[in-house]
Amino acid sequence: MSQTPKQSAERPVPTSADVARLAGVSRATVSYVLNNTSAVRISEPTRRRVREAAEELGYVPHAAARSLRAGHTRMVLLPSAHVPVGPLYNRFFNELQRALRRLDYTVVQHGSLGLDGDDAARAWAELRPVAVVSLGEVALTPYGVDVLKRSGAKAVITLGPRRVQGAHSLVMDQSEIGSCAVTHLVGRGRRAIGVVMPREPGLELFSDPRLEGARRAAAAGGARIEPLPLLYDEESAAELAARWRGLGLDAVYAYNDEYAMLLMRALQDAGIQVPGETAVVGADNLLLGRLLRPRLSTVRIDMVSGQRLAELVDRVVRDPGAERERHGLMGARALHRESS
Amino acid sequence: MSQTPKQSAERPVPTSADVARLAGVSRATVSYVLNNTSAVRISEPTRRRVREAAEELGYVPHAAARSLRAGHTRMVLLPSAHVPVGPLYNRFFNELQRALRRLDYTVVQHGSLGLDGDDAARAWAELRPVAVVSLGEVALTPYGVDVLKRSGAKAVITLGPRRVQGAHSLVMDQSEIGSCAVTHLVGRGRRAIGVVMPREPGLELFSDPRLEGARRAAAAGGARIEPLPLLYDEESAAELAARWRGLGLDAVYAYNDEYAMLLMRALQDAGIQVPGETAVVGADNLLLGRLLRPRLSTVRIDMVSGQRLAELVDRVVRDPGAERERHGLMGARALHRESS
DNA sequence: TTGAAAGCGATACCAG
DNA sequence: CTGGTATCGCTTTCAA
Repeated sequence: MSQTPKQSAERPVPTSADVARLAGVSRATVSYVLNNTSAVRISEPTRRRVREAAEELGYVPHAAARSLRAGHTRMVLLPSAHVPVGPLYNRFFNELQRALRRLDYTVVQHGSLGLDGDDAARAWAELRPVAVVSLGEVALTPYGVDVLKRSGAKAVITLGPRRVQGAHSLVMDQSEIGSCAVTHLVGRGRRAIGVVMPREPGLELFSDPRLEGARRAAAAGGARIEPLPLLYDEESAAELAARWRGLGLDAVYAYNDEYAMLLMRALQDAGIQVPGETAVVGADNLLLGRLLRPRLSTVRIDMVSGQRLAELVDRVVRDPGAERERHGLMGARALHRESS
Repeated sequence: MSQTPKQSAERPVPTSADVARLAGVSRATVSYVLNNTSAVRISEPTRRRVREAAEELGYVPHAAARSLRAGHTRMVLLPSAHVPVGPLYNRFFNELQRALRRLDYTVVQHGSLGLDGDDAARAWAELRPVAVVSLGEVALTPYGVDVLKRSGAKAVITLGPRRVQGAHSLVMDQSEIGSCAVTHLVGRGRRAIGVVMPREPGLELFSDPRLEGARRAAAAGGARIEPLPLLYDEESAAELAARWRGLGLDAVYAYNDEYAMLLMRALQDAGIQVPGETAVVGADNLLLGRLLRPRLSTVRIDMVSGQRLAELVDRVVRDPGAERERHGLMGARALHRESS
């Protein structure tokens, strides 16, 4: 209790000046040595002394001071409101992270949970990131994009269902997924198709366009669409299954595989034959869907690779204004198994 | 092409000096107004002019400059190597993020994929976070903790299977989970118990202690433990199922529900009765496990609440050295369903 | 009530 | 080859 109560708390953080003092050189020399500045020759003994001093003090450069001086950062900011779910997303995210790191960027996710779009944009702008890659979890407005660009962001890239004015929008057309699922069902002779809409908040950004795509495909195929709100729990699924026959549907596209598995089980428990009476299709191509009987039909989603996105970020950072937006970075293909 | 090719690129980022100039006041006044400094009275008209000027220029304060001047940040850094999976983790993460934000911290995840523990610690230290909460994805060494503390971090908190010297370690005793699962199986008369060990990299931090807990429980109950490496794919599961009878096991604890579901299906496909011939237990209490037949028995894990962890972070930041490490922030309970 | 100025830590120019 | 020194943007005394 009386040993070193504040000592460690008060111990000042070592700066390059401390390193310089300990090594008996100037701060400039410290900077040259630690940054391997090639424009300047420093004698080997001096280099060693500096490095040893830095090591001894546990010196770590101060990123804020450095970027203040440099006038820019190498930070790529990825806003994250929710932790996204799904193996697809995870793989993509990890790829992106790794690729950006290889390009010598510092990848930082900013927890923006509970911030509205413009507040969030301002919070990000304070960090002066060189690029912002928004995965569509926080709705970025044209105003928000402007704030970021004015704060020095060279690249503002959105990856989501909608274009955002001013940003490099990589439109991931979610409607393609719904369209794909329903086209598949129509092709197998179904004409009255339910579309599960998760009632959990935060998923509308994905589920709305998927529904819209389903509608489009249904219209083209002469089928009827019925939106079906559903919570991700057994009670909600059982309740829906109980009134299933009254709905007069012969198929259902269930947003994704998890909802599809939930609903399929509930339907089976209610005595409804799958796929005989009702066909079921999910999306995401989860391994677990193959474990059910019947095996779950699904829509496989091909996401843009993290590597490619990282390269785009780098290109835009180096030459903003060179590239304009792209589309169709997401593909979707129905996989027929047994449930449809 | 010839419109404004570099103009926007070169357009300088507005600073508080620009705001001051536009509003016709000094930079000090701008600072007072925008930070609502209560120690100083500024006339209402001046305040308005300053705010309008800031708005017009799209001024956003420079976090680096501010923290450089202040000598500290309000940044809580959460290292993230992999995006963690599982609803439990997600909920916890979101809770933590939200609670920290309410306490006025800036939550930042640092993508540390592919950095070794000490390099990672140095990279984090450059950002001068006031606290680091490591969820055990990156192995933090005592040296790394020291680097962080010397760089001014008031709180270094690890949440993982092991204690880390120097840090506030919240030991989440993963072994409890394995122990719980095996005790359950032993209690139901099983004596030869397989333990699935995921072969995917990065999971050893969890799977090793779980195995160790399983061993402990087995020893206490007079049972035998057999580690079973498994990849998360159908081939690997089928291969394991094919040689199942040769292993002479009457039960298996399958790391978590996903591996359990995978293996259970493979066993059933190989004609092995579950739970008759072999009992199966997972962990995580996933909803999907309840959809299988037989319903999957599991271990429910009670994680520390994000709210509580956020409060701990805040306490340690305010008074480092006041609290020492805690244990047992994770509970585990077996849930018997039908597969065991 | 407002303004001038010092200084946070690192870097890069220019002199020595 | 090495050392002063001005500078980045912001906050905060201290004076006016």
